[in-house]
Amino acid sequence: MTTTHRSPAVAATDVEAAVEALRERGLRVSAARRLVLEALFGAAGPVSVERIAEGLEGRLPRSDLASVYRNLETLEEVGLVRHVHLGHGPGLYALAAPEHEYLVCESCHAVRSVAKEELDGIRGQVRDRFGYEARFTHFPLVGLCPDCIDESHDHEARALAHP
Amino acid sequence: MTTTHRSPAVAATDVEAAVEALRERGLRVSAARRLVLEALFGAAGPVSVERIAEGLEGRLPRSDLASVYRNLETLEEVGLVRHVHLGHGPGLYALAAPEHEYLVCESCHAVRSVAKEELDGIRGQVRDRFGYEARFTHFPLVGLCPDCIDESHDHEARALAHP
DNA sequence: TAGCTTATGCGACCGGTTCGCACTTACGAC
DNA sequence: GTCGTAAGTGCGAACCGGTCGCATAAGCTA
Repeated sequence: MTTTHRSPAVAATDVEAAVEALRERGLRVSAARRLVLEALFGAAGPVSVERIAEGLEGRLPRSDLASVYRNLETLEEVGLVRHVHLGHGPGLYALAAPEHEYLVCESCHAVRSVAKEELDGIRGQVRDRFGYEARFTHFPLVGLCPDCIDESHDHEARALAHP
Repeated sequence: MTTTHRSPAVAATDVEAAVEALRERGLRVSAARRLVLEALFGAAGPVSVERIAEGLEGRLPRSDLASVYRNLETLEEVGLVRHVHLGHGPGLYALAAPEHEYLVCESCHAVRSVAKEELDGIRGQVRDRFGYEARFTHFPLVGLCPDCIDESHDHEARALAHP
């Protein structure tokens, strides 16, 4: 997962559109490559390489792990695919468009996916304060989710009650 | 680097203070453990396990990798140490107090370390919009730093000039 | 300083990812 | 259609960060 060249996201509405984008760039459309695309279109949100190689738990034919990695890499170069690091654990892959950003809870590890615009206010504040253009597409915004905040308050309360 | 139990940060101003904190908890102060502390106090900012094991490029005696991992783990349990994931690459370790938060550039990978309060405004906005309590201590806030923003503008300009 | 117990250091191992290489196959030319 | 060729595949080995098991060494307490 060496970060390869970043390309602008390519919007493909289905596998055939994605295949077309590949051909336009002179890339071949092999069975294995198609399978990766089918897995990505068939999955709801980011998927692990493992899950792609296993054909989404058997819904699709399984494929070779190394080939899946290589295909994801080229699909990423093309701009059809993007990978995310949602905390520890393996990297996950998703279609590049529509572009989502991610919030991850440090405690329960729940992932919340939000549209880019929803974070524009925060992005603006980061820009004003630090001059950085914040991106939560590749690495998420990490914190405690509302549920885990509540829970930690509960614990504090209990600790005070039974010291 | 399985996230172990989170303890409140323990402020130790030097190796001896840290050693004292260990003894208070009934932990032994072995040569190897001391060495890890010396490396952490001797380094400016977060260090890799590799660098600790190699005694900061030979300035200190080298130690066994597995022992360094185990010691960092126990030091983290005690609250003297914290680890950070600044992008791809191995996890890094630093003294837990003073607590810093991190901004990392997605393009040039430069790390900027800031005091917690500097991010309180942004934390407030994240809380208001999403109910999350943002933390940039363990995973950083990722984006494009000012330099890389400028550079990308330069590229755009050049692309327009020579299309 | 003896004894108990914690920590060490070594090698094996593990999960995620990449590499090398001989074999196959998609695709353009004919 | 078939052929030639470069691109892509699939397999195994290697790699890297990190962990584990276990016999040995060394802190600490009495």
